[in-house]
Amino acid sequence: MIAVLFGRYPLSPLRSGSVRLVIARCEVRYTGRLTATLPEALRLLVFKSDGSVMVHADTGGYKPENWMTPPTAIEERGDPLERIVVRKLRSDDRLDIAISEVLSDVSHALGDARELEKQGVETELQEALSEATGWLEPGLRLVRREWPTGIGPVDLMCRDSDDGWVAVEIKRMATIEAVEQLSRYLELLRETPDLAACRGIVAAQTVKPQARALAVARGLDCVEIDLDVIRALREPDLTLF
Amino acid sequence: MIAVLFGRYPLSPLRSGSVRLVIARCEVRYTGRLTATLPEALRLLVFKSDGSVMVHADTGGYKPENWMTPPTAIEERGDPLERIVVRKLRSDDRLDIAISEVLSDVSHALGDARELEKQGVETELQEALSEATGWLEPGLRLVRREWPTGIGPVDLMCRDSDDGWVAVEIKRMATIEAVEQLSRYLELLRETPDLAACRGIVAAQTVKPQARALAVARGLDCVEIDLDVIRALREPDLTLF
DNA sequence: CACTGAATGTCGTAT
DNA sequence: ATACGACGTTCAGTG
Repeated sequence: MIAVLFGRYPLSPLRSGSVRLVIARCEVRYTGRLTATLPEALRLLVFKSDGSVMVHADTGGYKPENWMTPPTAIEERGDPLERIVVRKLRSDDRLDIAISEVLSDVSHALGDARELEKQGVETELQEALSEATGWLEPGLRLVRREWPTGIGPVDLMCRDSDDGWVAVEIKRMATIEAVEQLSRYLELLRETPDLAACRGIVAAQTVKPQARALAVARGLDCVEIDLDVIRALREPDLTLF
Repeated sequence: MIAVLFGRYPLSPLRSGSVRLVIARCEVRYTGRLTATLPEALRLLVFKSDGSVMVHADTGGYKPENWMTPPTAIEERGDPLERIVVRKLRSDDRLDIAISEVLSDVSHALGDARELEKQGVETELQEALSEATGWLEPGLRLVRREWPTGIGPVDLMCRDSDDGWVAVEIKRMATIEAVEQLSRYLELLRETPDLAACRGIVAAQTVKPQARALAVARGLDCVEIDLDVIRALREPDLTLF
């Protein structure tokens, strides 16, 4: 492999732990899974040390107008900067940045950042419901969380007041996909004689209308759950009123 | 409404058409659909004039570690900067940025950027195919695009050379999910007597092997399409050779 | 405003 | 590598 050495920088222009911010008048073209062209304008270019490249306008929120995720190889040409080509390794994707004017070009060392900690809602929903299955249906009791099947675990496996089996799929928001997922599980579960009559319940904070329609067509029940109410059920010392 | 005026800036700190880039040692906390906390570290903060806020590390690619999409209200406190609170309007989402050190704080006017042009998205495939259904199968003719069903529209509804109905699902890349989607449509369509024998075709630029296998097992056809070839069909003055 | 489906989705994980 | 599910998905289009 021959090192790529155009312009001022070698293949990886950034030392570990830094970002490079370029304000430049440029035209950008992405070719790969599709072709996306940005006409010439002043834009913000962000180069991260992991090889990420982002092209941002001053609007458009969250999403870059164009970008490339790692791993990448970055070539630069010209001094002053005229052109940057970002290639995605092991792929034909590429980002061509034609630069006509550089207003600013600075790098900042950032160092290593410890990791982001997330406390999700979905897990909490499952934990809460597993201790309050009666809220889904009177008399429903938990047999096991994460009941294994050949194609993935059922969130909750329960038995109803008549001892009939009930599989529960939990989502924050239930879409058609949630109904499909539960349908697949049931299809498999019902091959087991004991579970031939297993019912299904989709439990979610919100159930999309089309998901509900499909669930009904498939003979599945839908239950909308209120996390606050369930939390209250779990903590009897906290009353709702 | 009382204007929010902490620190140096009023509610919307940026004039139209600019970005503000801050390199700062900070701790960030998002609360909303979940709670996500970033421990103190040097980070890049990007404020766009549309109200977007992004918190980036030097790694992690494409995605900000934390962010807020418009519409937002931004409060700043302290000089030097100590704290930034970003609130999402009409929502309880908020981003708290506690700043211990500012290494850089610059704004750049970017002006208005003309829009991004994309080629090769699914819509384009659908447009092209709708005028060249014969390419999918000899004699196939379009009856209607976006044929409505209770669970969403069928991309193309056609009739074949024997006047039999054919539902077509179009994807850029067909995965198992595309096959599932078409299966759902057919399940519903076939409840209508006239459509009881409706066939299905998955049309995509690329069809994943497992998607093809599932399609075959379900009695659906798969066709890989070449957008360039179809374009050529639509524009007879352009020949392929 | 709510709902739906596409996306260069991205990102992690299990197979 | 591929498939699959989750994501603070985001985003655009439509009723």
